[in-house]
Amino acid sequence: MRADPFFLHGAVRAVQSFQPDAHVLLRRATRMRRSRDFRETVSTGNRAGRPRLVVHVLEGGESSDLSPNVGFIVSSAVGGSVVRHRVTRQLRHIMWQQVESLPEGMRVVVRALPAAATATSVELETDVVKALKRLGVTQGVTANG
RNA sequence: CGAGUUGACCGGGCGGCCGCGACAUAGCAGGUGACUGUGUAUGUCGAGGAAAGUCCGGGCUCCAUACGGCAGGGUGGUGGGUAACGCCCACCCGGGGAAACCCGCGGGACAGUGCCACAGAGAACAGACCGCUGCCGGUGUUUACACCGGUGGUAAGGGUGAAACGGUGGUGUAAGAGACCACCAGCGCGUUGGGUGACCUUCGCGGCUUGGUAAACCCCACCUGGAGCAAGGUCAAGAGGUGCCGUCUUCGGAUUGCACUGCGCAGACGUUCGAGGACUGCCCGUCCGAGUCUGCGGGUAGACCGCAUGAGGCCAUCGGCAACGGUGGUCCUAGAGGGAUGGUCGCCGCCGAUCUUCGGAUCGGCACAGAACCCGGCUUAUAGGUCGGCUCGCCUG
Repeated sequence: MRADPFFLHGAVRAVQSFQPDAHVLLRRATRMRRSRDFRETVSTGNRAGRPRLVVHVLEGGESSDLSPNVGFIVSSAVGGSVVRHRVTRQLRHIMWQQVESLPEGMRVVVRALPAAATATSVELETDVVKALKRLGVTQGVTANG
């Protein structure tokens, strides 16, 4: 019924052994931190809006390395501290699944709108996937298919 | 049982699956090795009672060892607890309540200064509007009495106010008044007894009486150095600058290495005739001292330690009214770094609505809120729930 985890892990290990330095690009390095990156991506990049969030995308600039950069903007208009943290965590988990299909050097900023406070993770994932697909970045495949 | 009052506690539970962070073991990769790294596996752990506000108090770190005076700031019944506190406990005093109990920003208003709206005649060495009353004059033909005017007296009565300069009764008087007397209240002085103390209490004497506001200035007593984990420490890297050695050279320079420094430019002041800094401000005093300050432009901010064993939790026992303390046993329970704790499914719990064959079913909801060096408090937010103490009332025995 369910997929064999040992088989999957074995396959991943086989792949990673051939590309030993590719995994460094994920996780922490993928997080956008500098305010300059946010400013450039939001002001000069392409944009796709949904009722609950806006996705900004900027193709790899001159100073970018190979890893895609992902940042989040959740302002106090969304809600209190607890609500903002929950929305950020939901978006972070969603983007972790999308990062592998992003082009190299791509910079993505997801800005949450106030309607995101009451949305479920499925709704947020649908919004992110549709926005990325409309921007022509990914093929639009959710994690669960 | 009901009404009230008060204290303590919980703050959804159990189990899958996909993810995230930390640690341990194993694996894998690198290394002679110590060890380092990790898209790996397994296991364990992973937000709160307020994590919040950042309002107090400490630990810890650096500044000089934190010392004197003034200023500034804080606290304010008494005794105790504590590392300390503005916190806690017990008691005292005042106020509220039938009671349990609750509330108090609870030193000083004869050291001084200021302020007290509106109303009212008068509001701080009070005040004469109405009223009461003596004397003089006039009118009602006279006495008596009444009225009018003038000139005095009077704070007992009316009215205003949050507050009107003790209360009741008498003596006294033209009318009155602590003017005088008795009792009461309050104040001051002495005194008896109790208490560590705040204070309570007994008796006597005195002058007859003195407003509120100190969260206005102020006075008194006591406390108080500053900055904060982005503290602070170690390591790595480091554009550039200066000096030296070597090499090349078109003699302008370029470049390798080593050492020192730790960005560049401009201006001001200064090196024993002492700039500037440290002790928050000023003074005194002491110490450091060759750079410091200002403006403009730029660069970097990586890793590790600090960092979770602590004034720690729980249980028992002893001391204490209690806060709390002593002794013994036992437990180890988050550690991120633009910052891990998210999602989903099942069952149960609670609440609401609808349907009901009264068995239940369906749908929706479950508060306030997210650790960031760590503790002790306070304050504020909080759906719902559990357990106890005490007071009053009713019923039963």
